[in-house]
Amino acid sequence: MPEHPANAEPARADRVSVLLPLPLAGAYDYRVTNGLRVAVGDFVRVPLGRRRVAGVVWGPDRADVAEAKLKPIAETLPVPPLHDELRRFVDWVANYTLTAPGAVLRMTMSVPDALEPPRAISGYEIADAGRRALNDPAARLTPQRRRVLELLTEGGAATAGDLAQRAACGPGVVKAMAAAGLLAPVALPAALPPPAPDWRLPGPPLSSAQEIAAAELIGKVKRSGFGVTVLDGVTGSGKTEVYFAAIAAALERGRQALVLLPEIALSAQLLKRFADRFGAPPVLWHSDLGHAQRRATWRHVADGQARVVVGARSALFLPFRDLGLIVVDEEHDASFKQEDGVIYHARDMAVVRASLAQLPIVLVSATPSLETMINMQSGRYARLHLPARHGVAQLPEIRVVDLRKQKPERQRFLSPPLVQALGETLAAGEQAMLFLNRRGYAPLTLCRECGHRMQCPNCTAWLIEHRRAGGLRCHHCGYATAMPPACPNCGAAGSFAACGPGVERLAEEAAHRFPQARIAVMASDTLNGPRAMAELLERVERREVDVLIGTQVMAKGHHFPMLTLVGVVDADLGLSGGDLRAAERTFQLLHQVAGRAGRAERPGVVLLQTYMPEHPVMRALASDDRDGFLAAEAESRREGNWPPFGRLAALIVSAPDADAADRAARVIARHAPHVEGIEVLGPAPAPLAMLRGRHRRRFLVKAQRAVPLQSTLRTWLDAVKLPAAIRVQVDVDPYSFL
DNA sequence: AGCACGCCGACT
DNA sequence: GTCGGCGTGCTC
Repeated sequence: MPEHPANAEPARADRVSVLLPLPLAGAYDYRVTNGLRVAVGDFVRVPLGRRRVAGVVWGPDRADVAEAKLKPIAETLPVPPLHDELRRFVDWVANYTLTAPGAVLRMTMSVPDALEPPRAISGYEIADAGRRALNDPAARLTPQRRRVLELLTEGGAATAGDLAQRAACGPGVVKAMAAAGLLAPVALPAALPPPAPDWRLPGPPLSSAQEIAAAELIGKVKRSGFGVTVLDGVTGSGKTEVYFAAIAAALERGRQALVLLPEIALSAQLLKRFADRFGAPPVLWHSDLGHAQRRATWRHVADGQARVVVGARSALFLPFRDLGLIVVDEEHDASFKQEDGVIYHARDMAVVRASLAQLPIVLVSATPSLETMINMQSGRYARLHLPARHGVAQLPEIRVVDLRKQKPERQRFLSPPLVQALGETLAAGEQAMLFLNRRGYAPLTLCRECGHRMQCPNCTAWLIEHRRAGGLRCHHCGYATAMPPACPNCGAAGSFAACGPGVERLAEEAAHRFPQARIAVMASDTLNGPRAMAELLERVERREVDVLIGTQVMAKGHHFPMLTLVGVVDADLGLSGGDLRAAERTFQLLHQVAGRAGRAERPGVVLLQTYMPEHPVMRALASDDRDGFLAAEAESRREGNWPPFGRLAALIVSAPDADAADRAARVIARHAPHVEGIEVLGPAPAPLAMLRGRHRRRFLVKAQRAVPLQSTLRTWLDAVKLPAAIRVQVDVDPYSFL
């Protein structure tokens, strides 16, 4: 029996409302024909227009549509019903983000196939004739046929494809054997359940601080009410083992656990540690799972056989049968914010889900977000602090390099102190890392004759030169073109100049400086998926790479014992632009990058190249004063009533042409609310005034905490009639200011 | 999200 | 003369 009864009240009325995974305004009513048993939360298939669509019984009928219009529910689907907790979560998220509830439900129903009854996969087992043939020399079996039969005497049954692969023969061999009666067709059970992690296995010995923190979390899991706990500790302080202990406690109680990670890239090392700790890997959930994998995982989450799910933000909407714990690792990471479709912040929504389901949730970070910091200080979130372990280096020494005084050579980007440090590191046989958050060769290409800048035809953005892949690319829309032979503006040939560095150009400079060094580049576009990433990391670990040059994909939790120098090539890069969180984010990112140096007994050094050595971010990094930095940051936000003290929403109005966008923005502006405590800024061209061929205008809505922001926005936008070509996106709690 | 209905260009 | 482009509108 599950701890939570699936659903309390069965709806036995002859009309119910059904929510469909479509961006409709709300649930639709359907008739329940006699004989059909339907309860709230059940997955059903219903007619819609001339299609049939799967949806979820959402509650009693809304009775806002004529009886004659109602169609009957076609069937119920053989899937565990959606819990009350998850239905309320879907409604809550829809209401908060101002999106259609069906659009939110779609994230839960992201694997339509999983709702179909599991197909029995047909396979083969050994037939009596086959068994006789194995022992009968007169049967004169070919080696292939013998291998197939031998496989089946051990393994029971398998699919034709699987057999052919394992016996190293063609699929025709298996078919022919079946036709000859040596094999008998048999129905195989669908996907095998994932192996269960064993909570009884002893974990590694914990430090006393870890022990205390783990005991605290275990207590919360056992009591099983809502509560947010922040696990705050530097890299290497053992946060992971502490939340593993909480996961073990959830497993012991027979409940499931969910670990949210910013990017699955981070998981390679985490998965290994998990498997070492629990004797089985966790179940993975991320965007590039294969179809069959996805389907199987969804079902195993729903039926409770997937015990621990490690996933990216979308895993938050999975239909767990009995969730007992949520962990959000790297809670400060900006990639938890989903920026298209339903716009939501997975960390914040995870807290909401935990609250609705009455679960403990753990937020984990070495550099907690300001939001989380403030919630800790106000006592809403409990804090567990892990000091650095003895013998483990804390942050390495961080030196600021003032680029105004220590200029790199013309057309170069490494300052003399960084070049010198690189030389010393290489001479000592140690490894170095150069961090630059810019893909490609050069961020800007301009014509030396006329000054023309190569720009994306679809976006307000420069085209980035990529030498490795060749040509110019837009990093916003994916537009790609060959480097033109002559300037499209003045026709001058060979007049292009590359301006500024990308990681490819840095690699060129490093190779020029240190011709004997083995250099590797690591950026999202130089790696083909997680495999390539793991391979490169292994090469670095085996010390086949001397200098690793990369973007932020390189910043996350990889331990390289021989890495003793980190050079941050442009520490100022994230600070420009009007982003509210620019300073906070830059601090978090650079802190994380700096943490890559000197992880073992060797001390590490970090050089930060900057034009702003007095900037609070640089000072805080150099003096390792995280809390002082956050306190100052909090003060300036409090003064301006910016988040997390005030609230913010962005409206992005977009249209295929600029005039239409302007007209629509003016119409929306005319209806702007005049409400005490709400300030509407704009319209103004959005920071990316054109994106993927659409012209964008932006409003910022700044509200005091107590003001009902969502209902104000809803009233406002409902009052505006706009042509169909106009799109209005609402981003509540915007993080990106693009 | 689909899928139809509905008005303007190049083909069997 | 039709086939078909995708703009707009509806689906209980």
